[in-house]
Amino acid sequence: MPELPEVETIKKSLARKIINKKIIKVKIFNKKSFLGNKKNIINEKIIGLERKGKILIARLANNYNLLIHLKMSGQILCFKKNNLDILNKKFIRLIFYLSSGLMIVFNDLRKFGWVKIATKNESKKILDNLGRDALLITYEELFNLCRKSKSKIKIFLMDQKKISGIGNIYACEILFLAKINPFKMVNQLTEKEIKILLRSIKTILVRAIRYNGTSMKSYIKPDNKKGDYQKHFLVYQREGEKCLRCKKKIIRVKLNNRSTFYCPYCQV
DNA sequence: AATACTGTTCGCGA
DNA sequence: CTCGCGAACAGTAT
Repeated sequence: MPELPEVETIKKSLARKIINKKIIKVKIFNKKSFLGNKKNIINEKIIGLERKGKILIARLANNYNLLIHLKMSGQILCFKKNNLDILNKKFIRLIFYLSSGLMIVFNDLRKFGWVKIATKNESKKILDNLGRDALLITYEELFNLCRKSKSKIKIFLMDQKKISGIGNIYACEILFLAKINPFKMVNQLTEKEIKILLRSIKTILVRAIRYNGTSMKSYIKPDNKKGDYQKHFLVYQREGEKCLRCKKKIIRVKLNNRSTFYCPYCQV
């Protein structure tokens, strides 16, 4: 599931393979997956790979960047040339061919994801529109955001304009660890709760990165292997099971139409 | 067979 | 500005 830990895992895996390589060819199988003019990236060298929130950013030697958003079902896979056999070819939307012979495949069942060719200026605009990356946010920043917001804490955590990188799974996990009810209004959090919330954000995300992210349906690493965080869920998808702290039942409810798992006894 | 559900976010109307 | 909802799409589970 491409939330921050999955995108971070992909970034780490890709970096050593694509940095200092040139893009020599791009094949587009689904037009809507590729935004921009491919002429602007052909024969350009990739000089850096970064991430903000859930967006992956490949910096090129010229005035362009490649921005990638995997949305629900996007995958990035690496293959040595002509070694595509193990892949279900049905959902390939784009293929990038690198000077090393490596093929970078953009796979996306639901077609929500995209790769965007953006000038440095356009990239900056897009990235500035996102809130501070969840791994980098400070206590002061979080405190100020909390005092300004009138929404429920889970919606707040998933609002990419406020903090970037947290999606449905990790919002549930973070709030369980912080013992905060997902429906609690953000402006009612005490300073102590905000401190615990911050610590929980970092703990959960770091732990998920350590397990290479969560593989439920479609997320997979560029080497075609799965992440393992789903084996360590604290609360997500544990409806009806015992709370790891108080042994009462975990429940599932809808919050803005998203499944929300929590313990109604110890998350107050 | 029909319906609910899925990791995301954008645009719309209130 | 914020909030909730439907849409973008395609599959699996019930």
